[in-house]
Amino acid sequence: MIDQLTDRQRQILDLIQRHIRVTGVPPTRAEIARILGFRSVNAAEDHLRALARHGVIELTRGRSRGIRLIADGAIGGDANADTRPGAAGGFGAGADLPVIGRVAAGSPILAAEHVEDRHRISPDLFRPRADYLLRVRGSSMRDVGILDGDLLAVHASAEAQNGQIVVARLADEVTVKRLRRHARWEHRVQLLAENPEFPPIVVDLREQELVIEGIAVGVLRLGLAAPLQVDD
Amino acid sequence: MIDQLTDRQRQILDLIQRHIRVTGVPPTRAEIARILGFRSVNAAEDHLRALARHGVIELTRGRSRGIRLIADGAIGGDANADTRPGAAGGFGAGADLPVIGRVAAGSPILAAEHVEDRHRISPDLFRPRADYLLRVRGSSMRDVGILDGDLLAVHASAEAQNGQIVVARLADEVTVKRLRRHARWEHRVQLLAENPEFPPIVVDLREQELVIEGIAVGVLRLGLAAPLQVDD
DNA sequence: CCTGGATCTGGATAAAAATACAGCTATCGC
DNA sequence: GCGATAGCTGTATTTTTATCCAGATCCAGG
Repeated sequence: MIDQLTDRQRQILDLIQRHIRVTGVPPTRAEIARILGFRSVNAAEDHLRALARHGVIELTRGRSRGIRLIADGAIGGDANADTRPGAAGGFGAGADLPVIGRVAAGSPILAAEHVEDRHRISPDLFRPRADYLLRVRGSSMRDVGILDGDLLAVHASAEAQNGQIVVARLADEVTVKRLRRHARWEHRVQLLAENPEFPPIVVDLREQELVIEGIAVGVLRLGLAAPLQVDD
Repeated sequence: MIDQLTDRQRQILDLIQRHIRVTGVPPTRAEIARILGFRSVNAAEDHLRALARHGVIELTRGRSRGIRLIADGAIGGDANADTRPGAAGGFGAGADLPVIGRVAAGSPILAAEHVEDRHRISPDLFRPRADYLLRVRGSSMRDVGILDGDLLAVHASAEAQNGQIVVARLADEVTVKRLRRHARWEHRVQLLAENPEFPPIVVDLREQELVIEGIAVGVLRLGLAAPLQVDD
């Protein structure tokens, strides 16, 4: 691809790359012409057309500075040291996330026997990064649009802030609730459902163990068009 | 630095980052205004000045799209990140999906100016395959867990079955509703909201043009943990 | 020799874009 | 209440920018 460019074209391409790096925006035709000493902006236009024909850049008609580099190989840049948990297959096209179904009492959420599926979704779609998808049971979070059967994207973390929706383990039951803390409550937190049919759960941390398994970072609902519910 | 921005300013900053990721160039004042629904480009200008004052962006006087992000760390988007063109052709295996925002009257949904972002999600995660993600406006489908700001995965198709949730264009407005047809109704269909506050819409096909743009195949909700809503 | 591509000049024009100016309405601290 | 600030509307003007047209050179290949 790049190797069938002429020297001059390669030079233009290089100029575009540098211009983006230095100024933050791609160059205009006039800027290319000025930098290279062309007396006509059309020279730059011709070169851009040629580069686009060769597929190394993409031009957006009518848009000022509408030049985009087509990354052909490695893109130098951000180093996101990513601790992917069980990255089974795909590399390069984005990792996949395990779908966690019914969680048995006493065993860790990410135990292999809880993984009922995998979906190809980039963990980095969510912020903070999602570590797994938890299949939601019940309608206690109905009023914030988390329905039975939905997949809840969860960031595994024992830390959660007041008001966040968390995946918590209470008396060996895994539930999704909104966490409510208060400065005045010494040893107490609340787990609130988002559905008036479910009363708040008050937890006295001296009496019961509450483990925050993670915080909810997103929702994914599949099968909207083809209702193949696995109700039981 | 970033933490002393107002919500609105943070939103503008986020928009700039996404615009660079999606189009390869920073947005113009007019583009910012259009995306956020401002009726005056000056609103965008004011916001940019404010962001520059706070040191999170740098403006180059006189240069079109002369906005540069001051890398302070965090908040995703590296300027010239990798973004495949993902052009209007074949979708590969691990392609990304365009996020469609505000759809202007009269123009096709998949027009380039409606694309506000791209997300790396496999279209084949959904069945039938998703062709784009539509950002939902309003709460008319609240009771089936489709909330304001959600991303609706849509399969582009003019065919829809009775009872399916569709993306429809009625009087040049794009809406998401449940489609209700009946054998007895000759020239009539209903578009039902899933929220008692919204009355059913009865469409007489001899009087009004109803275009089915696609059927809903899934829901994606991001930012559950960090509420940076794009409401306006 | 002739064609076609690469590389330019020079000129013209419509659209896009930045930027200034004059307001208006909230909200917030004092 | 008062003034500052955020967050807008609306209008106008000047630059910038993309894009088209009509050429001119040079060079490689058939």
